[in-house]
Parts: sequence; structure tokens; C-alpha cells
Amino acid sequence: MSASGSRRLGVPPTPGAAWDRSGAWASIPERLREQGLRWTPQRRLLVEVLAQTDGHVTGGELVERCREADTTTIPSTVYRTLDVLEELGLIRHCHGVDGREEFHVLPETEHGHAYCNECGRSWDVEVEEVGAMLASFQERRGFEVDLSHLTVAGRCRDCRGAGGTGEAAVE
Amino acid sequence: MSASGSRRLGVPPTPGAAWDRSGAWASIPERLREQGLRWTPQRRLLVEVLAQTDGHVTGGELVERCREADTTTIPSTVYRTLDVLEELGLIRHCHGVDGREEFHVLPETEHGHAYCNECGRSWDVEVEEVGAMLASFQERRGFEVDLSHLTVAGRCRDCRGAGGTGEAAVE
DNA sequence: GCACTAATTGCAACTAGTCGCAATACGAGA
DNA sequence: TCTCGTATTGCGACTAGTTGCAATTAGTGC
Repeated sequence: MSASGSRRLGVPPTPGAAWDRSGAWASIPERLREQGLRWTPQRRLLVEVLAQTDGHVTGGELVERCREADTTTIPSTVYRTLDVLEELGLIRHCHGVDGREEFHVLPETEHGHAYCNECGRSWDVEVEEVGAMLASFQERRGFEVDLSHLTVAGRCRDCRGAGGTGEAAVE
Repeated sequence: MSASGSRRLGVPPTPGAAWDRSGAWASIPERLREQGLRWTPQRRLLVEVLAQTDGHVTGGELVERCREADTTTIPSTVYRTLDVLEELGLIRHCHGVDGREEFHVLPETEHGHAYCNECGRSWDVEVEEVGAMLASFQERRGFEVDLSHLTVAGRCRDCRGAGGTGEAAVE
């Protein structure tokens, strides 16, 4: 495959302009149609599943949940719809430490992730924490970093044995 | 994929601090045996292939090259041997933007990678460039970052210039 | 309500990689 | 040189995701 494959770097949702979540879901059919795309039962099902999801999900989990609602769900349809929804800015995908795909639903702010290789927990990484790095890439390389795709692997405080709390663990 | 093979662009390997590569390879059999592991023909083949490799390779490419030398090569054996060699520190693996595994042979310094989503090129990211981020993770979260596993995705200078889609997309 | 056409789906085959298990064979010790 | 324990291999099945293609169908125009 080529790096420019089906997964384009869509323009991310503007962070400040916090979306009305329910509104965002409701407008999907017309937003699709505006672009000559279609609103199908399969897409509606996935959107319903997504609307009940908070935080991160893997593609496999989404396929699973769709299949619970409709046993005839086909994985390739789910993954293709996920691509379309990502282009619409409703979800963002990134890769966990193991390289597996993960999706964020309606990311309110662009953020990256930190994963602990040992316990497998993950944390959101906000722009402030890596702002200097982003700026340095911009200046030194002219490189525009896609924060939502940033995955930082390593060992968390707990696993290093330093004691302390695993704040805001996601999983 | 059009641009396969090793792509090391931008920051070149540190010229002075070169290891004695042949020495590192030569000591593998005994290093394995020291740990109660074994030196097999399959492992020797993979090590030979690796010794002729510079920069980054995907697992698939390695399987391919081993198969060229020995058509009976089994993928799972290659991947398992890769794990063993990583434990020995002879290679490091990371994940490209598409989540696919990539291996570095004999990494001279711990480094991360920057990938351009559009042209697919990649660059090494040395510790100086992300030092502040590493330190901040350490202090604020007690999190020890594994730099060699860091993949920064985004758009490179050339693609931002050529694409002309405007810097307005940056958030 | 009907026809048309291009977007979408379902399917099957494929890529990349992992895992469990029985058979093989490395290499330490006799 | 032979024996033996166990690391490793080969294999087949499986997970996660992608792709090409023919059949289906959403949605526009009449």
C-alpha cells in the first residue's frame, strides 16, 4: 500500500469550537449527501454504535458491537465506513503500541497517547505536554505533526515500581 | 507499495560512533548459548540477511529475503527469531504510520521516527529533538519513554509546499 | 411511481503477523 | 560417540485488516 492510501489526513475538527455531540451525529446523513455519498443502513448502525462509545475503541470491537445488533455485519464494510467517518472528522484513528488500530470518537481536542508496555494502560497526551516538540519539528524540519496519531510507548510510574497513581487511566 | 526497501533520509547515522558491526554479529552464537538458547540454521540465515541490511526493514521483507536464500523459510520462525534478536539488543522494532512492524538493525543510538503521511518518507528523530518531551514525561507522569518506539506522523516540508492545500489545515 | 447510475455492499482471497502443539534437533554431559 | 532434556521448528488455524469485483441499492431526475 502507499502512505497516501485510503486513510487521508483529514482536517481535524476545530478544537475550540466544541461540537454539540448529538448534533454532530444528527447531521451525518446530510453531510454525507453533500459530498455525493450515501446514507445506508450499515452506516447508520455503525454510527449508532459509535454514538454510544466514549474514548477509544479498536476496529475489532466496533465490528463486534455491530454484529451484536446485526449478525450479518461484514468487517470490510465497517472498516470502510470508519474511513468515511474519519474523513468527515467524526472519528480519528491511531495505532496502539502493538500497531493495532484504535479509534477516538468525536475527539474534542487533538491529543496523542502514552502507552505502558507493561501494564497496557494508556493516557491521553495533550498538546501542552508536547508543544515544544511540535514547535521544534515545525521550525527545524518544516514538519507538521499530526498529534492525534502520536503514540508514546514506555513504562509508567507504577510499573517502574516508583509507586504513585495511574491518573486518568483509559481502558 | 512503490518505495519499499530501506529508506533512511534526512539525519544520517552518527559517523564516528560506529560499532564494530562484524564483531556484533560474530558473537551472536555464544551470546545465545550463554542464555541457554540455541544457534540453528534458521537463525543463522536470518542473521546473515540482517547483516546485509542497513536502516529499516519490515518483517515481511525479511521473510522474503530469507526465502530467497532458502525457500523452506517459515514466517513464524522468522518473527520468533526477530523477537529473540531484539532481546539481545541487535535489532529494535517500531511501527510505521500504518501500524506495520519495522525493524532497525544494530541501532547505534536510540532514536524515533518521523513519517510523512503523504509521501511515505521517514526520518530519524534523535534524542536532542525530543529531549524536553522525554524529560517532561519523566517529571510530570513518572513515565519512562521508549524513544525507539516513537513514531511521529505528519506532513513534511516538501508535501506541505507542493500540496498547496494551505497551512490553514494546521491546528 | 419508475428508471437510471454510481456509491456501497457482500464476498472471497489476500497480507501481516501470532499462537498452540507435536515433531525435530541442538548441544551439554556421560 | 551416544543420550537426553528442552529449545526450536514447522504447520495449521486464527486475528486484524485490506482489496478487487460483481451484485445491490440509495437517491436524483423524470
